[in-house]
Amino acid sequence: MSHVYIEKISAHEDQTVTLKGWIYNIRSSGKIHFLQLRDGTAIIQCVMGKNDVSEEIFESAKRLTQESSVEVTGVVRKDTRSALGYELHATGLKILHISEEYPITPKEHGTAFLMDHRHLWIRSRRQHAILRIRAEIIRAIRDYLDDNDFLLVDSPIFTPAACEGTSTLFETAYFSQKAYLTQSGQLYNEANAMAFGKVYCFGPTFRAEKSKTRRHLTEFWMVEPEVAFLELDGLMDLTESFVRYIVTRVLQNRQTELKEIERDTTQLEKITQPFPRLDYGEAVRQLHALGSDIVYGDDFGADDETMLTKQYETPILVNRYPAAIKAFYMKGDPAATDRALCVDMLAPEGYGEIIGGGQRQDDFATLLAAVHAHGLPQESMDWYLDLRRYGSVPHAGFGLGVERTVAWICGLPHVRETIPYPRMLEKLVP
RNA sequence: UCCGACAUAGCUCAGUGGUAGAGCAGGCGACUGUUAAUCGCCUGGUCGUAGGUUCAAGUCCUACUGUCGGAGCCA
Repeated sequence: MSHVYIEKISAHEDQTVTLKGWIYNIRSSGKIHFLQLRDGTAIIQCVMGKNDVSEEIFESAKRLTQESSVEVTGVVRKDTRSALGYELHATGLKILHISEEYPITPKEHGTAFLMDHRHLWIRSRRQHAILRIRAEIIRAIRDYLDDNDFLLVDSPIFTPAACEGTSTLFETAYFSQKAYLTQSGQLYNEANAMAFGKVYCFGPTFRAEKSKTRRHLTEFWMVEPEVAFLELDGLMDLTESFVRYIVTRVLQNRQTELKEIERDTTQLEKITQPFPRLDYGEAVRQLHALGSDIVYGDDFGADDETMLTKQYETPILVNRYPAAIKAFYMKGDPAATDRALCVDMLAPEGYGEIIGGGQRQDDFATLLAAVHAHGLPQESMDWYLDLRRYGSVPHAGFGLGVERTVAWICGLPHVRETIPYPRMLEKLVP
């Protein structure tokens, strides 16, 4: 009897097959058992009538508990009563392990309890759907970049210094020195772009921010493309095309999962329209018209971001923020000296910033002054300054936060469900 | 770090200063089409911790711990 996966069951209609998995739920009417079997790919109902199997097997099925591991043999039948479209009419059952009392019951649970049992929670239907969508998003990210001639060049996790604010670094012992977990691959990416032209890095990044919000993790995944000879307008084109591709791929390949989590996909289908581009000054004017008390020159608060994005059905590209509130490596706007050539993509429906990026400072003297102005040690930045000594060119790049993107596409209230094992403030287990 | 709420059975929650409760899970039993199955019976408690007020505290007060939500910061 061949072992098949439930996901591929339609190819085996009317055949006898063996399924291997775990009991998701069991119901019985005395002379007929209904086993909900999950094998990691999907869930199928196995029907076991008293007359279809031996007395011994029928009796043994009564011992099954939630999450017990089994092998079920039977005939695949089409059945309209099943959500999957197929059922297995069982002819055999092999019990591998009877599960102890399983903590996650079919009824409701609180978030704290579920997070403490995250290693078991990921067996649930909803978590399956979310993590499959995450995997699709990651595949779409890689496919887009690989197919558009970006070269994957990895950046290190251990770094000697900060590239964002120094207050949010995780410090670790590194033999006789201190090392910090990377907050961004950005600085290395710029060196890689000078070497290869179009590059990206993709991996986990770490920020020791004491943030307790629905949008923050201390460990999160970020994809960061960086391109030589690219300027701000071209960068905005790139972010728009990139995000549109990701959403389209999820809509194409993960309809079942979107339905499972009850995502309203009409919102996602609107991303085919162009993304509005707002200059920072224009964004502030709009916010004032909407009743915000934001001061020109300040960064947007959470309320401002939500208020602004609710005006639009697609993500928006807010560009040219005040240079004073942006990182030291941003290039200034020649048309307005107090502004930086940067862009943030704000997702709709109040999901906030999913992309931050910009054109990098390519002038040696200006960058050196910025390093000093930010109080950064020049010796640890010397290699980065070299990029402006040896064939400096205009270049730009951005970072997209994977978990925020997953949260937006899935319509989730919190990023903690978008990653298998979220790392949050004081949260390290499991 | 700041502001707010909450902490009762394995889980989700009721509990009006006066005898500790329900649903789910678990155990036993019934049921040949169930879909978070249903029905009957049973098991299950240091009411977060430490103090205090009171004849009497799960309930009121204080501190601590933990969790959740929000702010700032950011992707």
